[in-house]
Amino acid sequence: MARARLQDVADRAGVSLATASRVLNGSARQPGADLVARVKAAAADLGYVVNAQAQALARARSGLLGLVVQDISDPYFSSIAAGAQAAARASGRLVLLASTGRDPEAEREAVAAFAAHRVDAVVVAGTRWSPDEDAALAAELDAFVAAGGRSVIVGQPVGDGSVVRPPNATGARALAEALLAQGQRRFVVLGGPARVVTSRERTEAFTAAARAGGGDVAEVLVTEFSRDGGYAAGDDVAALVRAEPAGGEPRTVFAVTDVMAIGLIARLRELGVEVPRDVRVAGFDDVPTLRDHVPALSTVRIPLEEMGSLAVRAAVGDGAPGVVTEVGFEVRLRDSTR
Amino acid sequence: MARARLQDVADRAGVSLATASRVLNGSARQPGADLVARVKAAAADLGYVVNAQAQALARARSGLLGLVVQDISDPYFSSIAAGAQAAARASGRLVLLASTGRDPEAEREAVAAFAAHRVDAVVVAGTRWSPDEDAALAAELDAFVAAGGRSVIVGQPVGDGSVVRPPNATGARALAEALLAQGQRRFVVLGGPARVVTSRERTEAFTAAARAGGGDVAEVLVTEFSRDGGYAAGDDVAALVRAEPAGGEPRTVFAVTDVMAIGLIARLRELGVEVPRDVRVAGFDDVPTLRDHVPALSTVRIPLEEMGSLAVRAAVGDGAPGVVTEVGFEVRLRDSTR
DNA sequence: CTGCGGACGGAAACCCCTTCCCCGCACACA
DNA sequence: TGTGTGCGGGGAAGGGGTTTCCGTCCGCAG
Repeated sequence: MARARLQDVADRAGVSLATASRVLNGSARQPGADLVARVKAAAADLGYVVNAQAQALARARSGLLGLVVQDISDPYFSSIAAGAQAAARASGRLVLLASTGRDPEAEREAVAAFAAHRVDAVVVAGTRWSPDEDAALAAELDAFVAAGGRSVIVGQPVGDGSVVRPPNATGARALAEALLAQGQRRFVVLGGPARVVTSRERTEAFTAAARAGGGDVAEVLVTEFSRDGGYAAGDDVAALVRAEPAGGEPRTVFAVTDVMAIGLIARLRELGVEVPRDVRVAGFDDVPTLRDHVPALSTVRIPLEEMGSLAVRAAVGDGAPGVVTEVGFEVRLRDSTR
Repeated sequence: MARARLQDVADRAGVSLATASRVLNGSARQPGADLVARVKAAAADLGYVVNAQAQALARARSGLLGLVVQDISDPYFSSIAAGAQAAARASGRLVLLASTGRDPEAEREAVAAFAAHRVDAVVVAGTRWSPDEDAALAAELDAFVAAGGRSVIVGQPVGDGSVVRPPNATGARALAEALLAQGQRRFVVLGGPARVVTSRERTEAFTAAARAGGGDVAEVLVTEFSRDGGYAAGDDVAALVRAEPAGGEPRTVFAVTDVMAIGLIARLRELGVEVPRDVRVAGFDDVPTLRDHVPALSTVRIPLEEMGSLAVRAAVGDGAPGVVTEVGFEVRLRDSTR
């Protein structure tokens, strides 16, 4: 059964295409009540389903919103996506999702594909890389904006467009200060590769604040920016702990994300290093799925869903473009740094 | 800067629209090499970006795939989405995502919206509800299929179309048998409301297998189908445990999902009930994010990402529609039922 | 030299809507 | 009664591509 077209509906109702369109697809001009009834009946009879593609073409507005994330199965991004999706729905838009597997080139491709589909706006969530690696994405976004689209970044600015800024520096600083306030002085940072800007921001802010407060950051360990990276670093951390004189105050490891912290703790447990007795661990993000972890993880809560919805509202609302919004955060000290 | 149209490219290259189209958008007929070069150069000069909407209209094929999940921030669904997204990308399609918040009506709306956007196929993931609640979705899906679309369900069949079946019954049965083989006999099931079919399937299969193997299912507790539901049930489970004569063999609670199990354990811990010493707990799904939980959760691993990609391949491949594929599983006994 | 087939370009129909603009009509007012 | 105004309806021009079909030109064989 071929789909009915609007023309078919108009024919069956004995009205013109224009009238049928006005009745069915929310025009300012509403035809007379009898015509409205006839058209609606005809549409129902034929099982008419409007063709959003044709509508988009005619209206020059697709009702689509492109969302680029680095890994949709990562709770960080799936939370952002949940917020974005809800806000998009509230604005009557559908979400086109791309999950790039943390490949900068795939990010660029996703934006290009979205541009081809004439999305009303695109939201790109995730850490930036080196300027070199970001250049292509920036160019693609700028082209999209130049052609009349809107873009919003969740993370570090790239290209034009608004930015929803996770409180990486302020949050990491506050975490360091909170730990210092508890009397902790001996820190280690566990970060991702230097090209991962989110990791760098958190690392640097934490380190600076820790030192400024009289703390000591003995080492900055670099590993993969993932749970497995944290796990792999477990051996190094264990070695560090074992090199300590027994009975001293345990060190505190700041892992730049919760998932890295969780991987780290898992490995430490296997190696017989107990948290927080032998070493303390803190993370960042406070991802919901991990809140029941034992020991409860000290971390910085950031409003992931809200970041997603903020980004979408900035993208589809009528606010000025080019705005940078840094969201709030909350330091959560729990058992893992007790 | 208004976007360049194909006509503009053609003009600049001094060729016809037809030729430009053939060069840029993968036609079977390729024009002569010189023309190809001219057209490509013109397109590059103008920053031409094809309009996928117009293409979809002309080709009657949108290159879009609709994915409906019940909650994208739930790791169960985000894993499925990751698999689906990857498979869609491999097939050159973009994913339209809808997260429905577990509202059957929102599921129906999502499918309707996807139909309007003329997606090539729609994948609906998540548990079914009562026949009444599913009826509207079924009708919407059938209409979509009748109009030439394809639909695939991840979960229990609804409407026509293929099905990727999670091994709820076989997995729950195997879990029961594995626990019986460890000598466990005294079970409690913690499920969601009866209308949640996934919960029902797992509950019934587990109960039947446990009893068939000489076990005793003392109670089937009903709570919300979520982490918080499991948490809330903690009080009941604790009461049950406390009513036991001390020193006996602990009971085993089968929570029908990992997230419910994790919530339950969290509450039990608060109440001073220790797992597995005082009560054992098993879950279902083996969601990746929770694999570092302590105590390590006994569960049934199901291939979530694979289910997503299978569904997409069934939806966009040329296989026959109406196929039911039950995926495999693996019982994982860990510390929580030791 | 003639005839024929194939390759190659382009004109134009078509995909399905939205919306501008014009027309006819009814009504109000002078 | 003539004219101005407003409203409702429809014709038709896009919106940006794809693809069918047709004409031309070329090479090759007879």
